[in-house]
Amino acid sequence: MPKRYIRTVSLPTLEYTTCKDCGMYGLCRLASNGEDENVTDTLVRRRFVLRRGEFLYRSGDSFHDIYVVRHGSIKTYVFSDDGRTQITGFHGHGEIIGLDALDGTHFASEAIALETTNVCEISFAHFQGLSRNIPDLLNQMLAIMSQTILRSQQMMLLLGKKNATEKLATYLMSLSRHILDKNKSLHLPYKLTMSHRDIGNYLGLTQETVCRVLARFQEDGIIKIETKYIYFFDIDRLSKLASEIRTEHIAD
Amino acid sequence: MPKRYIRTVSLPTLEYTTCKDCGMYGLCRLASNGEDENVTDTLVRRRFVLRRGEFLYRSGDSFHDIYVVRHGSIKTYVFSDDGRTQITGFHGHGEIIGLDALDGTHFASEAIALETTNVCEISFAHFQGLSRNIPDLLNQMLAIMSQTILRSQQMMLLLGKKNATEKLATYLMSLSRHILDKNKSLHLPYKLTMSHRDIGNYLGLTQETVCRVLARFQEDGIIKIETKYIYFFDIDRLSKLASEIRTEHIAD
DNA sequence: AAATAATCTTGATCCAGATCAACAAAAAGT
DNA sequence: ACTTTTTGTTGATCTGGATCAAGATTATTT
Repeated sequence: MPKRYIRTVSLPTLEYTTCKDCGMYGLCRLASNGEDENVTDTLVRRRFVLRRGEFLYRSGDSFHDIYVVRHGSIKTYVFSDDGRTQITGFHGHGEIIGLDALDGTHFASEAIALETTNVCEISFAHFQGLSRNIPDLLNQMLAIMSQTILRSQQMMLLLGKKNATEKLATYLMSLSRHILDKNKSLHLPYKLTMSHRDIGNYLGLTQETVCRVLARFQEDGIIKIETKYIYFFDIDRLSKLASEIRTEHIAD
Repeated sequence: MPKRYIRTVSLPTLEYTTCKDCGMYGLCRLASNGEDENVTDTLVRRRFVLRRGEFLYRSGDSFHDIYVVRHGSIKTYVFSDDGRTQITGFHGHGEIIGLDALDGTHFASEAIALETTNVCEISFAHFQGLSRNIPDLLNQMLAIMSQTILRSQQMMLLLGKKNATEKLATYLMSLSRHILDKNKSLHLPYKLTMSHRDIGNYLGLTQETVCRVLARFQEDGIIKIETKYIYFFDIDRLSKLASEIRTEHIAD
């Protein structure tokens, strides 16, 4: 993958994208004080487009902004000393990126576009300025960050305790939930913008294992994969394979 | 371990504990508006003691407060569907617990004392009330949560990419850093309040592997373990074995 | 359209760490 | 002090998924 580092500034190309199901929608609406629903430019000062392989930010970049994926997809990852990487997330429509940097001055992680991606940029300083008048902005941000912590705990459980089948099933379940959240149908094919290698890196597996497990899911009629597109056939079976997190406690 | 669920309310037994190196010190001082350094009761409304095996909160408990370990240690963990657990952290002096719940009404994780432990309780509602007058409280909380996210990303890297030796070395390095942060000497023995099984659970290993790797570290003169106490002999070697996270980017 | 590069797939082999087992040492309870 | 339970230790064996390898697709560049 060519590692260009060009940020293409552009007019917002709205496409079919809506703000309604964005993770920042609550914040954007608060900031714009109940103005127009879709154009929430009080909080978001700039939008731009990244092409596949372009970085949103790199490790060591100074931190000024957080970002929201408007359309497309972004992967984020961290490094070990010896250059190994761990992908920490794939981020689609409405997901917020950069929350791991706002205690410091520089990014320790990286974010790169997996396809042509439209991003909302939110100046953190501007956000803080707005929050002087609208204290609830900060409260909502706390809630968003709390959710992020919760999700990364679930990821630790996946990485520490689940086997290859459970890992892949869990991952596909999270994809399917994301599709339903966007009010799209699970009967339509869904594009996997990340490679098997990326999925493996994210889940603590090799690309070979990812390939084999997905092949087995296909044989079992749970999914179907055609080149980069996945069809979900049997969500119930997938859910059973995933050993998802339960929220209520069951006594010993 | 007996799973008592009794919260022993008590007068603060201060011991040698100081607030100076607490993760909430900045917040407590902000809240108390630069009053007395050690007694920061504006933010903290209540302190209490847990004995070994007592829960700070359980999965499903309704969320009202966040907590800070004043003295002692607490482990936190999450569940999978089928009852497996993943320990998400061991928390000592000055560490904040409960940040994964403040977007919802109930805890999804659990926290249990590993030894007799003194805890500061902070009502989240009270915190939000105070933050109306002191907006910087929320900003500092954002920073703390951002650090938590960063650390859990590093944990994902450990679980996803490191082998048993690197995992243990990384864990011991984080212990040693914690000791130095408290201005204690690495030449003194340090009490490991958690079992090998717990360490293994946290790192994605079995207790047998933990035992074997620690035995090897001991043979190599890197550490020494006497019952529950660990001596650090060779931090440099430990650091090399750990493959720690680097912060600045190295070009491909 | 052809050349090149990246990604996917499948099979064969290997090994780090899990599992199983059995005993030792501590800790907790009586 | 003695019993019971929990935790730690060490060895033998097993196995899920890694690694190695090599060809097949698909994507990208020229």
